Amino acid sequence: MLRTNHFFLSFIENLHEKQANIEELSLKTFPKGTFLLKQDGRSSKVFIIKEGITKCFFSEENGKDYIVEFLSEGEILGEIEAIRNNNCLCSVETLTDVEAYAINIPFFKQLLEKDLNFQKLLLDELAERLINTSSRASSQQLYTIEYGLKKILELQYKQNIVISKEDMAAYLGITLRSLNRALTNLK
Amino acid sequence: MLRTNHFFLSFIENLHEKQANIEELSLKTFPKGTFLLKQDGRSSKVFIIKEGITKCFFSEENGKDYIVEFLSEGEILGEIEAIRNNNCLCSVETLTDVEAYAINIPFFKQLLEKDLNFQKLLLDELAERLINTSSRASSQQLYTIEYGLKKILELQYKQNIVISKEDMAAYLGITLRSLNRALTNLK
DNA sequence: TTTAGGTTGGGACAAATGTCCTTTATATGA
DNA sequence: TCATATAAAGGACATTTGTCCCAACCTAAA
Repeated sequence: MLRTNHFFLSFIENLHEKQANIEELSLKTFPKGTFLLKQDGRSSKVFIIKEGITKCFFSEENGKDYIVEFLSEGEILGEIEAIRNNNCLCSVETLTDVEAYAINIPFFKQLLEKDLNFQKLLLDELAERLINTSSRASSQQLYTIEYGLKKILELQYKQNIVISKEDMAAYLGITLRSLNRALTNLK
Repeated sequence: MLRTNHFFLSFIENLHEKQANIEELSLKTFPKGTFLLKQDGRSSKVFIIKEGITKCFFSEENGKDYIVEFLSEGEILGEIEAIRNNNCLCSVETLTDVEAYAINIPFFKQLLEKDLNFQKLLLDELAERLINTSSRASSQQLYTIEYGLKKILELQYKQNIVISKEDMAAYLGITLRSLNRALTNLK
């Protein structure tokens, strides 16, 4: 739900210490509300989050949003676009101030070619995302709202974070009205 | 929707010609209705389909099924489980008679370590699956049934295949009754 | 031919969800 | 302080979807 990947984070921190060329790899800060990736736009960087929370979401043509994941420490962004040379699949917006490593795409591709360890990390990460995405799609389709709602409430409690009602609804793929109904039902 | 990957297929066909050890890699046939993977079960093989159609689906505890994808020529199965050493995430059942290459997991892992080309193919495949899975989750949540229904009808027409109503409903994450209603609405 | 099982199609009602709108809080800047 | 915008909560109604049925149809085995 709130995804993190500390293997990635320590990998990139190590690399950042050694790598002096800030054209290729640099640590940047982004205020809350920044779009790191814009759906259908062209991205020139791959990001790995050092600190903060982002949401990764689709904006559909009917004006509704669907949040795929909340990404936090150590999560990678824009890797799919880099691998497949595509425009951005969805948008990624910062929900808090965010510090992230920005990696040039050619440098990212070099890493993939040369560093077996990095490849493995990435393969592992994509596999985990597939597991999350597909099992969530299944349970969202086949269960009532409350099932997913409980999970997102737990998350906020455990991690001590606050997600706006609108974002919660977008994560569940429902309207605000339905979210409110489900919330009163839980009490 | 009906996924194929001809790069994988020619890769594995090449390898199969060279590789004499049938313990590691062999071509097998499975009659319609065979479970190549069983949800929560342990798998000892990774498969690459040579011919035929399979469905990859979750069985939820409430008795409902959700079909993630229909996999056909060149698609790989069980790779996520092999990469992450997990039990099977979902089941894969053959919808027609199927011919598939069965790869021993240790041999699969060796391939991943040694063959840069294979790694790239797999990374590309996982990336594409993420694109499909997440964008489908989004549109299924945010649009009416008819949107997805039209696509699955097109598929059957173009590919000249027949999917049972039950499977169509499971793919759309709805009940048979709702599927029938949507079908009459389309006329 | 008959039977049994599976697939398909749809009626009737209940439950869930969306749409539209209003009201109440809670900020935040003028 | 006031005004204004924004988030949150929920009423009323329409629409969608699910549940529980039953009937028609087809196919394969007896």
